[in-house]
Amino acid sequence: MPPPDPTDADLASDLVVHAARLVRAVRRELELPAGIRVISLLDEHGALGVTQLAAADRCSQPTMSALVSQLVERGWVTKAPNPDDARGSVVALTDAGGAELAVVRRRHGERIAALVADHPALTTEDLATAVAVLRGVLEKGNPS
Amino acid sequence: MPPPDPTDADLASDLVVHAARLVRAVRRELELPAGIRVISLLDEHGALGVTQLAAADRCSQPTMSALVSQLVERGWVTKAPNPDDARGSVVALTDAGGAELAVVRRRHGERIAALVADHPALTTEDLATAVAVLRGVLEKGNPS
DNA sequence: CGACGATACATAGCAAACCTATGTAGTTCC
DNA sequence: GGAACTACATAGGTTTGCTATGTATCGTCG
Repeated sequence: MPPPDPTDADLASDLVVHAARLVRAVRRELELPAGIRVISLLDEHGALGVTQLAAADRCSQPTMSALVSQLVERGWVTKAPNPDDARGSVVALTDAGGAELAVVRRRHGERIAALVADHPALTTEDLATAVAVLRGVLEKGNPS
Repeated sequence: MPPPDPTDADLASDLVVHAARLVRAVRRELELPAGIRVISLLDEHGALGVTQLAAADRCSQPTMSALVSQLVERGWVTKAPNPDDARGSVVALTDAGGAELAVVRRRHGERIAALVADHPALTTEDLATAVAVLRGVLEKGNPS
């Protein structure tokens, strides 16, 4: 008999390995700076504090601090003190940041979408499913 | 009216960002050494040369050289000269490497599969679809 | 057969992305 | 008003990965 159907566990580990491969492939050929994830978060959720951003991006707080600093320097986000809590900050997307996000999205979109379109067996719905799976896996343990 | 359906391009760029997020989340909480990708490749395709591995993993040849060296040190792969071509090598998985792969697979599988199972809207089929999408996107421009 | 270009790898040097540990200022709660 | 907690910054180090370049082998062609 042929090998048995892959279990969820098999699929899950393949998911991770292939995701890692994809990320590196994209970084090589299209560039995927870490800051994009942050900008993407701000675009999706609106202004947030550094710690909230770190939680949402699943990285450590110091990492997010550094990322935000870089983004501020580039003018893609602003960091203001939180008026309700002097410890905290409020990081917000600037117009320039939004524009940059649009540019990167388009670059990635064009390239990846072309590959998917090229693949007879892959539909837009499949792509949506893949994103939903990733999103679902990520949102766990991350009660926003 | 609500926002329009996301285009392929939107989905594709979300795919990349979320994949990056997933990879980092997994690296933080479960550990995902770079060598796993190589072992996984060898398990799937059998013994290969360094350059072939680099192409399959979508990384540079020097990166793969370094990865293979590490794996040899750990005893997870062997590197022998290619009898048909004195320039080349043949990298093969050892039993220990296969065992390690199984361990990591199980760790990842358990954790991720649990998250998916927890998610009412995600089925095993969805997971399979997600893997197929990633695989499809990756195999392009990489005629093995 | 000998030179020349291509191929397979290795080495060197460097940059990006992260993390842990720790310090500091502000908040909360008794 | 002091202890415990929270938000963020800084320091230092690791992993991952790339480009540039060198070396040995292969293939080919005159």
